[in-house]
Amino acid sequence: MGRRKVSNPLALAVLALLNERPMHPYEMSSTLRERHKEESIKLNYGSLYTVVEALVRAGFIVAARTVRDGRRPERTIYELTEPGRVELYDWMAELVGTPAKEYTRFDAALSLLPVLAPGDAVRLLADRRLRLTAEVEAGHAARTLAEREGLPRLFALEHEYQAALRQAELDYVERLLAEISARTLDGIELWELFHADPDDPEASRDAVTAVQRELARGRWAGMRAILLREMGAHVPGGHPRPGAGSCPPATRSPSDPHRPEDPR
Amino acid sequence: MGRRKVSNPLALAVLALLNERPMHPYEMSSTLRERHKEESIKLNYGSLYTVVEALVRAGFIVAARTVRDGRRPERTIYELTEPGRVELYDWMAELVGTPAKEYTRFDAALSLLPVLAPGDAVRLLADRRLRLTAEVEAGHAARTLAEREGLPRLFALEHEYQAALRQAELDYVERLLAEISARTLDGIELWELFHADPDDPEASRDAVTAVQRELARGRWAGMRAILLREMGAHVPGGHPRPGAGSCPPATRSPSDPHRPEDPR
DNA sequence: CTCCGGATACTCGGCTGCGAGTAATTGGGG
DNA sequence: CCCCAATTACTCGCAGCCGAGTATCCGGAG
Repeated sequence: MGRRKVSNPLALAVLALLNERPMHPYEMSSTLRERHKEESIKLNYGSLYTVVEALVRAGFIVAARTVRDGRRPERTIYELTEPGRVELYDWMAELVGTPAKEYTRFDAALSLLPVLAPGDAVRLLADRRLRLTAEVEAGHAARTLAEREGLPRLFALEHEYQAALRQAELDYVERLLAEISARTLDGIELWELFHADPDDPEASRDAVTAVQRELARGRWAGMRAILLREMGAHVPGGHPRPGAGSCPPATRSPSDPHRPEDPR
Repeated sequence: MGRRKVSNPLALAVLALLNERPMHPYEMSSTLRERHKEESIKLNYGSLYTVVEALVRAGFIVAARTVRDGRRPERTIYELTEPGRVELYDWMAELVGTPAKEYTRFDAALSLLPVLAPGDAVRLLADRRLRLTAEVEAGHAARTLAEREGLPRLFALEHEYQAALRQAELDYVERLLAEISARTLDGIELWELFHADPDDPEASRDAVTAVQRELARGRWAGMRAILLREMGAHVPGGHPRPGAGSCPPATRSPSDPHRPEDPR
């Protein structure tokens, strides 16, 4: 568990629902679904029952009673306790008041983007742009529909927010795409060189001189050590400062056999 | 596991590193750290070794050899296999090309925002704005520093992206804050009424008439059923359409004892 | 009256993720 | 030359998460 005794966001939803009225787990799940909350809070049965049990253990909710309809399986109805109510408010306060670091997949992908060849990156980013555009439009449509049905914005804030983020992502992808295509992105020569055909002697020579020019300008101190290993060359002047390095791109094409590790 | 045989993004980082050159796990972790990739790819030792083992099982990497320095524990050096290289490219293509749904905590919090009283929400959102502003500034400073050190933007794309998203979040929070404060947010009267003192007879009367006015306008069809249960009143005209509902706010103040469940 | 699809209401086993714990080694200050 | 802190390099066990599976019931078509 993290700081909270029960850290799954689904638990927060359970607390919020039980703050409305007592319920049994399946009703929680169907209510969340009905209200489209499963779009912002990941819901699945396994987790739901695990989380309910954990909340009971933590004393945030209690089984109020069990009912049975005909020969259906018994349903246990839970209700919020006073500590549970406190936890609900405290947790909400934390989530709303303090931005938290989130690890998204696109972050991961961007941080490793240099492993792809620039051309591939452009194609794929264009793909993403297309799909994002479609999502943005779908979002507009959904909001229009909801408005027509009279759903006040208050109850769809999370979708508004998601729409804003998607738009920002789209904008960023478009900027990036433009800069790569126009070859104005700082570092693109290095990127291209790292993906140049290693059997082409001219490209290899270019790579070495380009890298040396970069280093002569004192650019990217942390890269020095990495480049030394990568290129088997020796560049004088200074040791790598810790914390100055970043992602070195992939240097080998798939067909290129790996070279032996650098001596230590 | 998801679609991938190994789905942890850390596995992607491992593949990317081994695409550069063979390494042992600890070196992977220190390299990721050195390059600041732990800021966009969650890294911890437990997961790293689990993931490496899983990649071996999947045939994406193999133990090339083991070395021992003096009396240190043996280090196993891994290298990428051809299927591993394919997986790396395929996975990157998926991540870059296709936007994926992410569940963030703030999404969850926003989707449950009505459980907080409007006043509390305003205070907390103002808090968030403050911290976000600080983060945005820290981001600028970091970029300036990196620039001075000569780190090409290409190797800090993920930070650029995160900065763009943070800015978008800040903008959204400011819009929302303004709208709540100015009471122009659609649905705010309902929100206030749901948090009105239930012992104040005037407020309660207001609540009923407000809700009935909403319903008379045909607003928020899906809310109908919820309100019926919540208020114990009966409003004629139509059953709730599935998929039209959203989040009903909390109706009880913490001191208010719960009422018995509605009869079925 | 009977069949079938969809809703209801969970259960279960396995795997992943995590972070605290461990233990040896190196380096630098006194 | 010795000691302590930091670094190197993992190990371990448990909790949580997941999603496929199960079993029952209801309502409408034929």
